[in-house]
Amino acid sequence: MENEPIAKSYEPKEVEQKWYRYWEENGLFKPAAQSDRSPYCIVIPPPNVTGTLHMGHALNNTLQDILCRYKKMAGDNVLWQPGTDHAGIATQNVVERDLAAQGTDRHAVGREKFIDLVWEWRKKYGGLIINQLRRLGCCCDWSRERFTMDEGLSRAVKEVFVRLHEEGLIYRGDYIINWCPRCHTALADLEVEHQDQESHLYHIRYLFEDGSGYLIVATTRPETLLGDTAVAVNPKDERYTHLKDTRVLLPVLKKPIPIIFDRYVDMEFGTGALKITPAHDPNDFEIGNQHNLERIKVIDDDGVMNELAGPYQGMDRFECREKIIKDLEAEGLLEKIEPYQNAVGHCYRCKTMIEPILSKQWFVKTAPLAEAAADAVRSGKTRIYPSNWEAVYFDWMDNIKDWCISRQIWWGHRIPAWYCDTCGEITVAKTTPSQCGHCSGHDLHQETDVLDTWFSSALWPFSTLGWPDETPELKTFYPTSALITGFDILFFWVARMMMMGIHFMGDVPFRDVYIHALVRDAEGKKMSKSKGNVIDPLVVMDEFGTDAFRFTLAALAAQGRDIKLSEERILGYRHFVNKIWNAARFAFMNLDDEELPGSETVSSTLADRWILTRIGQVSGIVAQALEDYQFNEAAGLCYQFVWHEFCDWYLEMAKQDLYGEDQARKHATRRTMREALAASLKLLHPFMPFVTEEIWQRLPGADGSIMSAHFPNPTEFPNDEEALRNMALVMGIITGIRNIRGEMNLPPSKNVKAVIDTANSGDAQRLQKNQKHIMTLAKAEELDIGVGLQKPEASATSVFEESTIHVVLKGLIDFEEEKQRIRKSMAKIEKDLKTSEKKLSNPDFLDKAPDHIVAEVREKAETLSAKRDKLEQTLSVLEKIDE
RNA sequence: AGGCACGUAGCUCAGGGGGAGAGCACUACCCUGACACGGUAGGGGUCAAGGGUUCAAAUCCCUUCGUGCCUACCA
Repeated sequence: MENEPIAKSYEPKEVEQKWYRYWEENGLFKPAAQSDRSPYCIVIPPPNVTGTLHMGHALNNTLQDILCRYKKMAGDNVLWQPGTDHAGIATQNVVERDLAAQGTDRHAVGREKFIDLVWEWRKKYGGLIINQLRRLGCCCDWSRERFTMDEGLSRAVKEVFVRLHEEGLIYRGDYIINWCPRCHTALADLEVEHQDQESHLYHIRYLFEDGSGYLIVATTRPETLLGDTAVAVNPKDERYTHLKDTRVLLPVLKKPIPIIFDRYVDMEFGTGALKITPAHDPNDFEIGNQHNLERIKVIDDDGVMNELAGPYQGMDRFECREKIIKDLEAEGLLEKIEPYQNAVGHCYRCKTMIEPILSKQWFVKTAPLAEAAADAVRSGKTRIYPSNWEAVYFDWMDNIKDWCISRQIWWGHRIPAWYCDTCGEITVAKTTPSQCGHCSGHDLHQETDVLDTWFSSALWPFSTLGWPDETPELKTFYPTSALITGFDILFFWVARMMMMGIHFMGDVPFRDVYIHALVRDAEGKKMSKSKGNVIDPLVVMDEFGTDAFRFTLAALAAQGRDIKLSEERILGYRHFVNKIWNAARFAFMNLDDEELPGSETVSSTLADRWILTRIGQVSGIVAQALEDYQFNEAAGLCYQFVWHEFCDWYLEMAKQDLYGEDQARKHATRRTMREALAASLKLLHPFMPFVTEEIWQRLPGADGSIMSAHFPNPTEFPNDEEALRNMALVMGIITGIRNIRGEMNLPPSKNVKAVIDTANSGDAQRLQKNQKHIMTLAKAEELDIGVGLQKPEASATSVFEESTIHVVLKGLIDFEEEKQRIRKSMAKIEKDLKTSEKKLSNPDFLDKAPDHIVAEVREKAETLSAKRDKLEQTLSVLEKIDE
C-alpha cells in the first residue's frame, strides 16, 4: 500500500483549524452571485456583541450549519447571513462597569466620548463570539457579516421609524411604563421577568373626612399611597354604596381624596376597596384616566421618594415602605398584615425590581401589524415547527399591547426626532432637519432617547440583505428559507420580524420557523452561572472534538423536548467519530490511487449489492428527516447505518474478499468499499464537517472539498430487493450460530461445526454461495448446508425463519444447559404465538381488520408454530439422550 | 388564574392504533491482522394510575397523581 498509515485514533485539534481555514480561504461559504440553483437562506439569530458562546448558541448554530451544509450539498445556492446585534443595555452596562472601575461614569465622560468608548470596546471584544462560531464550524458567509449599528442597518432603522411615524404607527405619549431604576431606562413589557415571591398584604385604614370612621384598603405597596388620588370600590358592592360623594383622608399626608366607583374593582379581593395611584400602577392609571384623577409621581428615576412624598423624601422605596408601616402602626391606622404571594417584575438585564412609572415614551402601535403577522401563519405562508408553537404565537399576537421602543440610554440608534424650542412641535426625519417642520424655526434639538435593540433586530432579515436599497441579494434571498431559534425569543424577535417584514417587504421574512429546545444540564436544570452547572461548549470542543459535540447536539435534538446534556453522552459520540476514523483507516489500507470508481466491471457480491442498496435507502430517509427538521432521526440513522451496517457487516464481509486471491473480486470490493465510504462521509458531513473533510481529502480520487460534493441521492443507487432479502437470511444464520456460541459460552478461539437444514433448495443455494462468509463470521470450521439434513449428535439448535441451525458441540455441550436454552426460546415463541392465535380466533378481527394485517398475523402464526415444532423435536431428542 | 409539554429498561430518551426500541450503564466470553474509543452474545420494562372508544391502545379521549415550562395588571 502506497498510503502513509494514518493515526490509530482521530485527533481533532489540528484538523479542525486546518479545514476551517481552507473552506474560508477557498470561498466555500459564499453563495454564487448569479445562479439558477434554488436559493436557500438562513439569517443567523444575531448574538449579542457582549456574548460568549454558550450551549444555546452551540445548539442553535449547529442546527443551522447542518441545514446549510446539507442544502449546499443537495445543490442549493446557500447564504447563511451572519452578524451580531448591539445589545443596547447589556453593552452599555459592560462599558459603564469599566468606567466605574476607573472611578468615573458616563455622565462625567459625556455622551459622544462614551459612544466612542463603546465602539472601541466592540472593536476589541466584539469579535469573540464570531470566532467561537468559527470554532464550531459554522459555514456563515463572513464576508457579509453585519452589525445592527452598521451604517447600512442604521439607515434601515431610520427609514422604518420615519415611515411608521408617517403612517401613525409610531407615537409619543405619557403612559405607565416599566422603569428599571438601576439601568435608568424604560423597558418593554416583554423585558420584564415576573417572579413569584413571598410578600405581605397590608390592610390600612383610610379615615373618613368627616371623622365618622374608616374604610380598610389592602395593598402590597404601602409606599405608593403617598401618590394615591382616590379609593375605588365596585358600584355593586353594597358595603360601600352609602359612601357616594364622600371622601377619605390619605393616611400620613392627611390629604382628602374621593371615593370613586368602578366596575374594575374585585369585590371578593381583600376588603373590596382599592387605592388608586395613577402614576405608579398601570391599572390605576387606566382608572385614573376614566375618572380624571390627578397623577402624582412620588418615586423618582432612582427609585427614591421625591419631594411629593413629604416626610419620606430622599428615602429609597424599600426603606420608605418600612418606615411608613411603622408610622401607620403608630397612628393606629394599620389594621393587619397578611402573608401574601405575588409576582413582581424584575429587569431582564440586571434583575432589579421594576418600578411602574408614569413617563413620556415612544411607542409602536402594534395591533395592525400583529394582525397581518398572525394571518401569515394562519394561512401557512410561514410555518412554525413544531406546530404547537403556533398556538403560543397566536395567543401573543392576539393579545398584543403597544410596544415601548424608547430607551433612556446612549448606546443605540438615536431616535430621529427633533424638538422645536420655538413651537414645541416634533419633526421626524431621516436626516438632521435644518428647520422645524411646523414653524420653520431653527432652534431644534434631537431626542436623546435611543431605540430598543429589538427594533433594529426586527429588520434583520431584510436590513442585512441591503434594504432599503433593492439589492440583488434581497431579490434572491428574501423571503429567507428558514429561521432556527429558541422559543425564548419567539415574541421578542420572531414575532417582531414577522410584523416588520410583512409591513415593509410585503412578504413574510421566512418560510419556516423551527423552534428548538433548551439545553439543560444532566439533571434537567436550566444552565446558569449562578447555579454553577454550565457546561462550556469551548471546553467540550477541546476535550471531545467539535464533531463529537455537534453530533451529540443533533442526536439529542428531538422536536419539542429539552436536551439534557451530559459529558457521558458526548463521550459516546466521540467513540463514534473514532469508529468512522478507523473504518476509513481500514479502507485506506486496502485502497490505492489507481483504483478510481467505474474503472472496471465485475459481477458484484451480495454484500456489495446490499450495502449500495442500503445507502440509497438511508440517504433518502436522512434527507427527508433534515427537510422536516428531524435532526435526531437523521443523526440516529446515520449512526446506526455507519456503525452497525457498514462497519459491522459490510467491512467484515469485505475483508474476506480483500484478503482473498480472486483479483477481480478484490477489485470490485475495493470499488464498492470506496463508494460506500465516500457516501457515508457525505451523509455525515453536515453533522461532522471536520473529520469527514479530513478523511475525504485522503480518499483516492476525491476531488475538492467534501462541502462541494453532492449529497447521496437514492436514484444513484441500486434498489436491489433480492440482495436485501438474501442478506437478511445470511445475517440471520450467522447470528443464530453466534447466539448458540454465546449462550453455550464458547470462546471465539474454539471452532465449531454447523449444519443448516433449510426448507427449500433455493435457500440452500443462497446460503452456499455465502458459505465462506458464514464460516468466517460465525467461526465455523465446517459447514453443511442442505435440505433435510439430520440433526447431528450432541448439538445445539436454533431456528431462523424456515431454516434450522445445528451447532455440533461434541464434548462441549451440557445437555441440561441446552435444554434450558431451548425451553426459554420456546417460551418466548409460545407467548407470541398465543397473541397471534387469539387474534385469529376472534371473528371480529377477521371481519374488521384490514386484509393485509390479517394476512400478516396469519403468516406470523405459521412461522412461529413451525419454529416451535422444530424446537420441540430437538427437545425430545435431547430428552431421550438424557435417559 | 389560564395555557402548553412531559411521566416508556438502572440512567438519558426515540416511537405514537396492529408483535415493546436505541444509546449509555450492567453481565459473560474475547487484545481475531481498522478500531479495547473495539468485537460477540446476554439480562432488564403492568409504556405513571384509573376509566372510556376500538376487532385491536404504550399510542386516541376523559379523570387523577406527579414533573417542568410559558403567559397574566387582581390590589
